[in-house]
Amino acid sequence: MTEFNDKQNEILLVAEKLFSEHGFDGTSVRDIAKEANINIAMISYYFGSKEKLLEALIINRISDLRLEMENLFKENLTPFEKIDRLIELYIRRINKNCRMYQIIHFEIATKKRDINYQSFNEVKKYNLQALMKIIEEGQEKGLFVKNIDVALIPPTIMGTYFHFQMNKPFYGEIFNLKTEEDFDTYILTHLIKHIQKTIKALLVYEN
Amino acid sequence: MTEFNDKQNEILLVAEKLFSEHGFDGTSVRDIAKEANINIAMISYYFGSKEKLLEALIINRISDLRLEMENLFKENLTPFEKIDRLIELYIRRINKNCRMYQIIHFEIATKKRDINYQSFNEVKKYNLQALMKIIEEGQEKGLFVKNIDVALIPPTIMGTYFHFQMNKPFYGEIFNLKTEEDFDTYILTHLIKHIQKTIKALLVYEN
DNA sequence: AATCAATTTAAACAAACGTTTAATTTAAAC
DNA sequence: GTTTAAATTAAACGTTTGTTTAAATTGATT
Repeated sequence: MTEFNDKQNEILLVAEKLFSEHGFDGTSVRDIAKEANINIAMISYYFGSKEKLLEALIINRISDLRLEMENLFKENLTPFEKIDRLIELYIRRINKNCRMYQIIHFEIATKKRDINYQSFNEVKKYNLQALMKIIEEGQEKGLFVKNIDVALIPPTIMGTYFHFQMNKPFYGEIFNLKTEEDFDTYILTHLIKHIQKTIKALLVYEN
Repeated sequence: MTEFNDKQNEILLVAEKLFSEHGFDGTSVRDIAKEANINIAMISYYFGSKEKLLEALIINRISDLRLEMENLFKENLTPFEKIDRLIELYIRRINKNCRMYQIIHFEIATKKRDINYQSFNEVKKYNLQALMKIIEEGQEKGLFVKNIDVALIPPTIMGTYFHFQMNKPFYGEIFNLKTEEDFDTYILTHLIKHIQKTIKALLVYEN
C-alpha cells in the first residue's frame, strides 16, 4: 500500500470516527470535510470517491488487527497462562480497534459495497492458528480435554466482547458504569477475566 | 399499540427485510415502496415518516423477543437440563428474529435516531431473571459453583451467536456450509451445543 | 344514485447527496 | 523572478433523498 500524507491520514481518522458512529450511509462527505477542516473536493481529490475512501480505510487498518504473539511462544508459560495472555491480547487489540470492527461488521452484514475481505479473513485465520497451537499443546500435556472445536472459540471470545460493547447503554446501567472510562476499565479487568474463565472452563470440561 | 392492517403489515415486513439487509440509511422509501408494490406516499400516509416507520417496526417486533418459559419451570428438569433448554430457546428466538437484532444493534450503536429502548431493555432484564433463577437453583443444589456473574452470561450466549452470524462468509467457508440452510442447520445443532457446553462448563468451573 | 371518508396516485417540492469543474493559491525547482 | 505541478477553493452539476400536495379512485353508507 502507498503511504498517506498527514492530510490523508487526518481524513482517514475522521472517516473512521464518523463511519463507526453514524454508519457509512449515515455519514456525508460534507460531514467528513467539516470535521477534518478540509474542502469537500479534497476527498475525491485524494481518494477518488467516498466508497474508495472506505476501501482505503479498511485496507489501511486491517494490518492493525493481527495479534503480535512472538513473546507469547518464547516465554515459558503453562497452556493456561498462554490462554489467559492470548485472550487479553485479543480483547485489548479489538478494543483498540473497535471502531474498525464496527465498520467492517456492518459492511459484511449489509454487503452493499463489494469490499475485498481476503486480508481480513487471513488475519482471522492467522489468529486462529495461534489459538490452535496453544490448545494442542495443552491437550498433549493432558491439561485440556480432547474434543474441542477450536474454530468456535474465537466467536465466543470476540462475540462476548462485541455484544457487551454493542449494548453499552444496557450493561453500563446494570454494572453502574457511568463514564466511558468506567466502561473501558470494566472491560479490561472484569470482562477479560470472565472470558478467560469461560474459555479455560470449556477447555477442561468433560461432557 | 394499535393494530395494523394487512397493507401496513406488508410494509413493515418489507422494511424489516431491507433495513436489516442494507441499513436504515441505506434503504430509501422508494426501495420499500417498490418491493412492497405500493406508492411512495403510502409510507408517510400510514406511518408519518420513514423514521416513524422504523420506530413502529421496532415497537411492533420487540414483544417477539421475550422468551416463553412457562413449560421450562413447570417441568421436572435438572438445572443442567434447564440451562440447555433455556439456551436453545434463546438461540432459536434470536435466530428467528435476527433481522430485528441486526437493525436494533445498529441503531443502538449509531444513536442517530432517538428510539426508546426501554421495552427492549425490559425484555433483556426479564430474560436475565429467568437465567438467574435457574442458576440459583443449581447453586442451592450444589451443582453450580458460587461465584458466578450471571449478567455476563447472556453476552456470551448471544455474542457467540451474533459473531458467528455476523461473519457468515468466514465461518461458512471454515465449516464448509454452502447454502443458507446448511448454515442455519449448523447453528441449530452444532453452535447451540457449543454454547450449551460453554455455559455449563463455566457454571461448574472452579478457579 | 348520491354522499362521504378512506385510500391511492402521479407529480412536485426543497433539501441533501456525491462528484466535477474551473479558477485560485501555494510552494518548491529552476 | 519565473515556471510548474500540487493543493485548495467556491460554485455548480445532475441525482437522489424524504415529504407533501392535490386530484383521482375506491368502497361502503345513506
